Amino acid sequence: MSNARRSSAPTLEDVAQIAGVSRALVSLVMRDSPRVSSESRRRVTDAATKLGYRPNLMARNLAARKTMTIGVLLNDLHNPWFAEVTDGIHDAAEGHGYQLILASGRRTPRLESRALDTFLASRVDGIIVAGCRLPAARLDAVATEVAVVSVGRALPKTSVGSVTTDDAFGARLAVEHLYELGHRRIAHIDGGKGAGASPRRSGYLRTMRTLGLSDKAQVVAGDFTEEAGARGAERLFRGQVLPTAIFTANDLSAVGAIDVVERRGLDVPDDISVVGFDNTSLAALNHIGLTTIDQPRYEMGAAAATMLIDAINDRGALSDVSMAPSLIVRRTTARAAKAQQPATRSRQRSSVIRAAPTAPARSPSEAKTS
Amino acid sequence: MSNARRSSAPTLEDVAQIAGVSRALVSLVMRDSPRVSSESRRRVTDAATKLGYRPNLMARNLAARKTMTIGVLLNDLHNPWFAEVTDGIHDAAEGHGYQLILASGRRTPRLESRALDTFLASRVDGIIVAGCRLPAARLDAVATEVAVVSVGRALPKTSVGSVTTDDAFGARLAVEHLYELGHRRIAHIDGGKGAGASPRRSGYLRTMRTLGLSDKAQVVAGDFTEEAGARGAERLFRGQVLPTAIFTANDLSAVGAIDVVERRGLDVPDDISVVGFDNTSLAALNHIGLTTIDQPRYEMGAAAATMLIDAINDRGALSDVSMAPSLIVRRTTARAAKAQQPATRSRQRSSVIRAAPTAPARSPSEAKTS
DNA sequence: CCTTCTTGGTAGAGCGCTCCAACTGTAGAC
DNA sequence: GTCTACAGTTGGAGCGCTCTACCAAGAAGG
Repeated sequence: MSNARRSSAPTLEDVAQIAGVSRALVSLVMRDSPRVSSESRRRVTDAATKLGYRPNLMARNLAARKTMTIGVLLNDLHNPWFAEVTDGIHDAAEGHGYQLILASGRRTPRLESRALDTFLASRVDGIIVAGCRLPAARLDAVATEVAVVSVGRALPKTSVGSVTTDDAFGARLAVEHLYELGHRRIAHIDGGKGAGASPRRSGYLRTMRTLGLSDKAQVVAGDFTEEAGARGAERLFRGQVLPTAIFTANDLSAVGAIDVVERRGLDVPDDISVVGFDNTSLAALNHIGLTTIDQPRYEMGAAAATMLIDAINDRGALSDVSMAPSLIVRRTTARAAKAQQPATRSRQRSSVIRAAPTAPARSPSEAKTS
Repeated sequence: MSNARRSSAPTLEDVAQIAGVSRALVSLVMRDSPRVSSESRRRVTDAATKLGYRPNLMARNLAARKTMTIGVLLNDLHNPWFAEVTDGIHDAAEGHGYQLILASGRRTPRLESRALDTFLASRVDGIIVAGCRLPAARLDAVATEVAVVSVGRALPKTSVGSVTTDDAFGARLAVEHLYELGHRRIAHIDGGKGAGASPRRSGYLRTMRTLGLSDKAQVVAGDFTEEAGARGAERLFRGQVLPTAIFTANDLSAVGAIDVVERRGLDVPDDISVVGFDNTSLAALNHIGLTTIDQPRYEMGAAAATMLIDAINDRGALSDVSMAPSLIVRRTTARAAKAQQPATRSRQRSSVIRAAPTAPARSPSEAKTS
């Protein structure tokens, strides 16, 4: 681990000197200006590589009065949801010549807020906040200084643009899928105060009503965790009549619920069908094979970046966009059993062989990273 | 989404003017210098808040010739392993007054390389690469310009410092755990060319030898994916004698292997025990309850950051640190069955009630984020 | 009374780049 | 041969800050 670090990096000046040209010319070459003769270009690039010259971004951005970077605030690195959104942002930004600087809020408002301050101090050209929990007023204040787009959370009555999933529609897809399989008693384990929980719940309730199943609707409280999914299922088991299907607010809760159902000696999906929400990598595991609702995360990120960049360049205004989720059928849903309340038996869901899961409309992110 | 964005941010000069002091004094106040009278301090802060002044980081860093930021290159945002490492880096850096700027390599060497270039162009004070797959020579070249620490991968014969887990020791913990449970025929599904795969494999082989089980050692090829785990297990089933335990190179492979074992009508852990590696959130899911080897990810990140910052401030040299993993016992391991090759039966692992999993030496990261 | 500190403050020279106005030289138009 | 056009190049004025002197004025010391 020797320390042979260079004392001070070479500058434009140094390059200009050994190339025998002016500083301005070197600057033009570094920025690929067409108004440079090939002869000078060669001399400059030769000098630059010889010195190991690397333009100083701070100086460049300071002088140019723009940074060509957009700050991305991720609420929680632990949640893969953000990774896919970031992929979408990344690709869209890159296509327009913008760089990303990422920051993690670590689910802590204080850190989220500080990250925004850093972005502003760094004079980023725009900001995308993903899953940000900060008060709308705070975000709106930031939006007076620089363009801001929120993904995963709508911010009506602010200057912040947004890209979200139509959670209510996703819930409808889930319920209708179960309905078509013959289920009528469909329960919902919700996500409490989490982002998107409320529209998913109301989407569920509305769809049940539309299908004439209002009397069979049943919502139990949860909070997006595995544990909450398990608790919710336990509560359902304590009722007089067991539902034949459970729609949970997210995948993690679904896994918790499945666990309880199987511990109780019932089979998923033969006795009880389960539908999750989010289509996380968890859902795709063979061992789990969860039927779920997919959000177009990659597209959401890309749309957010595109909207932001358009706004930065005065090519469009910020707006509120809602994207359609889709149903991914795997192995946790099946036709409702003819006989209700089946006898306790024990079979392994994972040993049931089914047709390959249909996966409509895969996102570019998945296609690319597969 | 109105566009009421400020045209141009206020500068030091503006603040100085309305506070009636010099630019230098404002600069001192902004940096909390003690050599300022409380009267002037008040006037300056008043003027600053009135104008909504926010120091320009680029200008500051350019003038100060240091940035107090460290660049963190994450190989893959999709993998939660990086999130915990980042948490450790974050906390350690914050304690020393350093800021983080994150970049995602998206498993693509080209992007990783570009991110490093951006860090260098931004003149970060130091760089941490996590799970970076770039050639050692490339990283060593970067290390001539700025201090670099690698986490998760050792880079001997370079100027890059490193913090890694003792993978061989982890493998030994896994094998010894199985040995103590009475297992002798212990197979290993490896991780191919992935980072850490090779020491895990050799640790397995060495421990088997130490325990006098060389003749029973069996390694099948994998690559850290669920699918590879499943394929590996299939191959084991094709052998004449089935192992009573499988140690896989990571958790994902373990899940794939468990899936196959259960499809074959055998029970985990009653017929075959399985141990994973990494202790990802996947392993902790109740539905899975995987016995695995935990890496002190948070501490690794913190150690990397501390080492880096010490090096930046000439308070220490970069070195290669290896940290000890630990065994997390959950529900996929059990005493080896007396009778070998049990009859095919079908029972649900998740319905077997066991004692609460022992979880030795939890890391701060988990304690905090639980 | 003058010298020496100390405290609080300031002027001005950069940091490494971009951008603009202006300049040079050569080619084509008339 | 002069005029215009234009490609190629340049000097210099910033961008918004920090930092190194250095200065003024009052306190302390002789």
